[in-house]
Amino acid sequence: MTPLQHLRAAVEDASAALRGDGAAAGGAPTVERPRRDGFGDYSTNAAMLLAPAVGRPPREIAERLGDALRESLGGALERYEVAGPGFLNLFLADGWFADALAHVLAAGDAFGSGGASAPERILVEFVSANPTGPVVAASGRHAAYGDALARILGFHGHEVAREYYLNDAGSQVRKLGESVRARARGEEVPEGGYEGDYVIELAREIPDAADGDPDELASIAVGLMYERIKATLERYGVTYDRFFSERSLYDGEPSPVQRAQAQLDRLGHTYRHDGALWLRTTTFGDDKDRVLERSNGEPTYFASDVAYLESKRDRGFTRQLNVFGADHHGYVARLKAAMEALGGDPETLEILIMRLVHFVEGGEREKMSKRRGVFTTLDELIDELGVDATRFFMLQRSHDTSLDLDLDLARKQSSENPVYYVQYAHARIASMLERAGEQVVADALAAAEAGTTGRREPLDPAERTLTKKLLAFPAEVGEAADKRAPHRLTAYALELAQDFTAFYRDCRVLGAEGEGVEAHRIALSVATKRTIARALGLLGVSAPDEMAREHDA
RNA sequence: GCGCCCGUAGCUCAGUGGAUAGAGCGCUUGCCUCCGGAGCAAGAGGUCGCAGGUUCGAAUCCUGCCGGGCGCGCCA
Repeated sequence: MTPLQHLRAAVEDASAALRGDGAAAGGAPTVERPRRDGFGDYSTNAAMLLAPAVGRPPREIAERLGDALRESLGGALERYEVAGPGFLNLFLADGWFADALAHVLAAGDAFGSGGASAPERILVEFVSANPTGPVVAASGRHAAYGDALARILGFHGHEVAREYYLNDAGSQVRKLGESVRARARGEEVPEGGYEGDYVIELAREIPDAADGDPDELASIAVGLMYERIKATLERYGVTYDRFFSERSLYDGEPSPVQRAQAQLDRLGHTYRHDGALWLRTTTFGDDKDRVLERSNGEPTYFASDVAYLESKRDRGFTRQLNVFGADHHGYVARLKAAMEALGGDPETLEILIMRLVHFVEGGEREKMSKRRGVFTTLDELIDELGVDATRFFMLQRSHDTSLDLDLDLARKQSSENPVYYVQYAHARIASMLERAGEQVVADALAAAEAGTTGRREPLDPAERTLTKKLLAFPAEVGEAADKRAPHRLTAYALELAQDFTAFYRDCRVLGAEGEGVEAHRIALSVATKRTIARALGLLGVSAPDEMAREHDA
């Protein structure tokens, strides 16, 4: 149990005792850091929730809760105050902070992990851009988001697999083949074809492309693009358990697509109309029914989407997360309907819509676009900003709000740039620990973990603030996981770095006066270093032990 | 027209029931004998789109309106 969980349990126990049985719960009380330091280290609204059931004024109840906590927490509770409409503000003793730090140190690398109350088998599908061109810069947001989300969910205690759905079938792929052949012949690409320069490169790379069969060329070109996409993403720190081939859904007899359709037939959710095969998605809340197979016998993309959905269920995933672009939000209703039609629970299919990325430079906003082959690739963006800055900036905002990426700021190698600010704090700690020496650090850690530093000096406010920020980490991970919100950890990393910087400013660490003070502060610094590294790691951002000392440009 | 998302400081955005609403950037003013100045501090700056409602308490929940984005093919 973490220190905060212990505190919460004490509040809940006191609450339950006051309420007696029978009375309604009125919701779980909060135990949170109040906005202002004057309101205590932690604050609870338990008394206000209890008031209706107990039938006494909230402030009176708060007093009684405070008394009860003084009993149960003993010396850990320095004092309490009743404030405002009935808040109970808890001021904790230095000993509580020392114990809390010991807990963080004892947890080691596992600190903050495993908080999932109901572990699930989750498949995260993300990026899944068509293999008809390079990964564009804007896809860097999808990649960073899906990857960070997968890391966070895994750390939180879920079993996570990650997939890229490779659209290697269908008319877009054929168009790529036709475009390659046209370029090989020195011609313009056909109407609606791909105009990017990479098509010319493909034409050069593929032998005898000028005389090739478009389908065959398409297949080869898609293979080459797939390699490039994979390489770009790997460079970005993004790997997959599987690139799931759409074409494979048509392999075999019966194929997965046929099997899914057969199941839908059997359940009575399909019908023929105007020669096409329809899925009655309106039964499950969609606006209109959707075609699975066109009247010409060709399957729609929806047909393979449904089969893919079913494949994920077959493979035992209890939850599917799909990261889609904003232009795909119209598919949410039909996919959820398909899920339900197949006999699944639509609640277990979550479609996370990523809003657009705009790149801002010199105050000008430019939406990168793939049209007419004029685009900036993710590779070019990484060349420009580096992996760390690119990922950090892409992860600063909630997925459902559009993102303005300030290229000028992201390029800066100074503390104005948040990613450097966080990394700098980490490097600074590393440098300090290096100076302290291995043995001193090891001794300090052992003493802090065992509670034997012998420190009697009162804690500095900055030490309390920093410790509380560390203690908040497990809950932050939980929020980031449950709300599919990696950006919370981006903010957390920045806040933690800020609190460390304030601590470093106010509290001398090495050579600090007073018995056990240096040891305690070294231990606190180590815990901070580990937590910064962990938070950044969950975002896919590196935590270097040293930053280049000189900066030019 | 219908559906989904968004509207919070000059800009970009956190914050989805708690107290006097936050951060980064930008702006203003300061700080280098000192564990990394690639740093630090202070300050100015907000009717939380508008109007009702629920609640002891609303940026947060409900309803309506206004503004913006996206989507509404037997396209991919």
